[in-house]
Amino acid sequence: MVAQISPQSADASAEPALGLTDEQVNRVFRALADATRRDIVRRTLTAEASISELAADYDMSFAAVQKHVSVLEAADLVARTPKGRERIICGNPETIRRVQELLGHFEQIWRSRIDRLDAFLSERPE
Amino acid sequence: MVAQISPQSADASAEPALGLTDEQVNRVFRALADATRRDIVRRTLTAEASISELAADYDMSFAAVQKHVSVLEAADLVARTPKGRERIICGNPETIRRVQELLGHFEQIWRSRIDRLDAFLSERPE
DNA sequence: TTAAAGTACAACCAAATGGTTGCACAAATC
DNA sequence: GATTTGTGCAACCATTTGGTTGTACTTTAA
Repeated sequence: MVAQISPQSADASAEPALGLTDEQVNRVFRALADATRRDIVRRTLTAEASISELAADYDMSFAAVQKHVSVLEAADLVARTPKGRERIICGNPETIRRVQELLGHFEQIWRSRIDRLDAFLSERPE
Repeated sequence: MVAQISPQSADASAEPALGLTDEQVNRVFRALADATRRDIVRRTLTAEASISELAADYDMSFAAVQKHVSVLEAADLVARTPKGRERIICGNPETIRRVQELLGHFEQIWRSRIDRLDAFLSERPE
């Protein structure tokens, strides 16, 4: 067994991928793995809202929603800006775009495999 | 506080989104929130491999890798097919594509907001 | 100036996660 | 037939997660 520090693609140590740290990518996917949090992202992408406005629509405590927002903020999927006594939450489309792009790379990896297979097959017509 | 059964977009109960259940989406994002698992997806998207082949490259027990594969399989990011005494793992590009598409919807939501804002601004030139 | 609204944060808890070891079993090899 | 190889699975453990309640602080409103 080869002890492998970084389980990432074998090229480099801590790869930036698309400017996103390995840990950042973890945080983003983790944050998106919850329906309430996805809903918050959707809502705050459409129109900014305060935490209590958000909390009013979910069947859980204010503190719980507050925690969800914190998770989203840590993942940079959402920004929290003070405005008087409330905190305005608004979604960050840039992070969404980056993750989408990252998944695009996966598809590309797969596609290149198919291309290699095609090339191999066309080399030997029968 | 309005008790809300589904925290999803307010339109329907259990929305199919892109054919993916809410729980399925949870599973997929959760599965992708781990560098080792992302690496396994990449590898098996490039070329299929047995579990022990995979396990040889990570600094953890066979059972741990086995568990990671199970998580990926439950998320339909990977398929496990028996072949003799070994299980061949290969990545599923279709699920990747679906999640990518789902994120595309998020971007679209944001874009439509900007469009509405633009329309609003052009209505009142000053 | 008091009260209410909005937030922050700590303490606590049950359940899930991510790892381990150990054992059982089927398939390939000697 | 005996052994090794590849797998599945259970039991266990530490840590994280996702929720709760309670308390305190700041800003707005009465």
